[in-house]
Amino acid sequence: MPAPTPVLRVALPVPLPRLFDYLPPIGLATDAIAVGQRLQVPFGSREACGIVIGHGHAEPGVELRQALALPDPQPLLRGELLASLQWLAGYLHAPLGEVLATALPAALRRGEPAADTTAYGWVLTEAGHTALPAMRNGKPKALATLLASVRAEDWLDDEVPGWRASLRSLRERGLVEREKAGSESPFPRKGDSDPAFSLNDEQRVAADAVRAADGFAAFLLDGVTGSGKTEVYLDAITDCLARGKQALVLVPEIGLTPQALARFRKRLGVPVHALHSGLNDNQRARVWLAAARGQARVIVGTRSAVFVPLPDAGLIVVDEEHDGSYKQFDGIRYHARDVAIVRARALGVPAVLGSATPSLESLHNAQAGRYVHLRLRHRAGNARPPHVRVLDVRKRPLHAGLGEDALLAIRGALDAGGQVLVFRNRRGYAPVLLCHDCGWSAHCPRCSTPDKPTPMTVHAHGRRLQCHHCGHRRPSPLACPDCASLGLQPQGNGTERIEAELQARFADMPVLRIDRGSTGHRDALQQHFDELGAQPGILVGTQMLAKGHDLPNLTLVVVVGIDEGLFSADFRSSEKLAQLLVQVAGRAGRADKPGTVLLQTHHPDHPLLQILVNGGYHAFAEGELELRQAAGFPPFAHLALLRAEARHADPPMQFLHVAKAAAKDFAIEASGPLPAPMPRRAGYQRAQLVLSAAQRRDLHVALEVVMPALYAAPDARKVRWSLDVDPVELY
DNA sequence: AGCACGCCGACT
DNA sequence: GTCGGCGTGCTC
Repeated sequence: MPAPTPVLRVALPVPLPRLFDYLPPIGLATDAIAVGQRLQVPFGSREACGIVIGHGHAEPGVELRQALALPDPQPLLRGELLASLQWLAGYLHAPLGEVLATALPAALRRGEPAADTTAYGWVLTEAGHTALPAMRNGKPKALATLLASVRAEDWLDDEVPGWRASLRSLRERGLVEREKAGSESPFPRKGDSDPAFSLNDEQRVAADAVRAADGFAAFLLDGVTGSGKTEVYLDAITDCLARGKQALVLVPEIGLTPQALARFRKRLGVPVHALHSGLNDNQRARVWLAAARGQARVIVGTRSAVFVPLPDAGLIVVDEEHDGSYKQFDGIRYHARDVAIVRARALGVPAVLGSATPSLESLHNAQAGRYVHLRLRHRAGNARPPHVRVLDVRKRPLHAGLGEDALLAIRGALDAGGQVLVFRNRRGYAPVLLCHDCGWSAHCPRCSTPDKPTPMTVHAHGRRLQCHHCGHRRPSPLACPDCASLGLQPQGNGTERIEAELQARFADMPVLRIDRGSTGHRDALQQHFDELGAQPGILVGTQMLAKGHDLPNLTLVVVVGIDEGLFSADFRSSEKLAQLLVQVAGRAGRADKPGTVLLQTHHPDHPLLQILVNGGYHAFAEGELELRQAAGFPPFAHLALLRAEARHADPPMQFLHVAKAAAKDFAIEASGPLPAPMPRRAGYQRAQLVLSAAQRRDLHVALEVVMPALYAAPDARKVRWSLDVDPVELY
């Protein structure tokens, strides 16, 4: 009997639920290669970069191929992170290789070498100290003065624009030298640290609770807008750094502003590594690697930052934990807040989830005693809560969706020198283009079906039509395609039209529109705010305005067009709307100016509005949790959503019937398959099957059997399909 | 997911 | 006569 051939088990970034065995690269033994190392391998007719998951012996009957190269001397994924990712792959019922690929920064995923991340700083030499007093005033002297004590390059990048140019002359004269930071303690931001801030009583109680945590504990930091949750985070991070540990802070996509980073840097006095969509692949990889090497001590990032390695972990913070941007909607559909909790538990460190409007999941966890519930009930400083009023616009004339009362209030606020925010959750000029003579309206050719028309939104002041579901665009017709009438009228109001109306009415005031479409990205958004400054003016916009960016002079918030949100079918739509309204309202009157919030509606008696206005978010949440329990929805049930789509309607339905049949012997309920709420999108026919169980365990036991059956189903290749565990939306 | 192989329409 | 459409099959 020949000895069995030792092989490496490798996870590859392909949507296949299995590992692949390889012989080690030439000249290496399998046991010279560790679990978690990247491995370059031939795969079909191409090359791929995988992760070694284990060692084994060749299975009879499979042709083995030899791995090509081992890019790193050490494992890239190890310890807790590797274990958490393996757990996540099981939880999501997703292929391990895809989960690992999602966790790695793109450059490393592609197999590019792991770059050096040593931090360098600059400092005056002895000659520099001698020469400094005699130097001419100017940029080089200013820089030399700063370099009397060592300054990290990343600090200089942030604080001294163009420092490299000034440095050149100093360097040529031998006045400065480069210094390497020890890997254990990168340069502190000398002279920058600002620890002298004080917490109020509520903040102190919360901060002390987090400081007292020994090992894993989850905290729900439930604090009204303006109550100073960030102060509590900063206290916890400061304590974490003092213990020599790393801190990870997750923020929503929109929350990672240069201001927020500057605040963290100033207060913590150590380099803060940011991970956000504005970085290129190499920059992202460098931050990830710096974290893996223990060089990055504080990492602040958006969703995908939840996957940074934390060899010296001490704390994980999730700011605005209710925010929808933590859930990934394609590929590996993970929820960063939930992954953060899992990692904190595995790492044995505290997790702090903060929000003014906590998700019902987190409130439920707090009520069940799984999270420690920390409340901040008061706004910090003198700030008073806004005054909220419901404006009944039934039978009232509307101007681009704004009632006379709202317009009067806007005029009043502007005359008093304040700023006004008009919030409308719909961009574009108008939601629909309608023929006044025959009733024809414009629908998307790629998304609509006869029984489910999908209107195209009017943009560019009526000149263009656009589908918000698939992005399809075309010019507006000049005449009705059905009756040739010229009486085509935009119906309803989007932010564009409201902006136009306000510009016409308040011609003396700046009117700025903020939405996807007017505002390219984060920097453009900030420019808009800078442009306005503290002068009176009007901001019109969508969700993008709901958070971030202090507007201290904002005294009036007007919310229009919420009525469709009041009657949406999705089980989470009430929660989303309530959070949105409370977040938007929180923008008003932040300093010591009291703010006013006007909610304009045709349904002033709607229970959601009544309970929000009279009882606040927590009263709403309590009622909503009861409804969820009665209806058997999360957090009282556990859901998985199986979606399928194809060019024709039949294959997705057939495929989902296979799934339903495979699930029938388990303690779970399968509803559907049904055509998806948007049954045709971008030319694809879509259907879905909802799986639910009262116990999470039952759902996973079933999926353990259903998923292999689906991968094996002959129809699987005919449809594009995906499983979403803990879906955020069903419709 | 890629990528190759494999059989049917409009063009250098 | 070929370039190229996407169906289907495989990847240690």
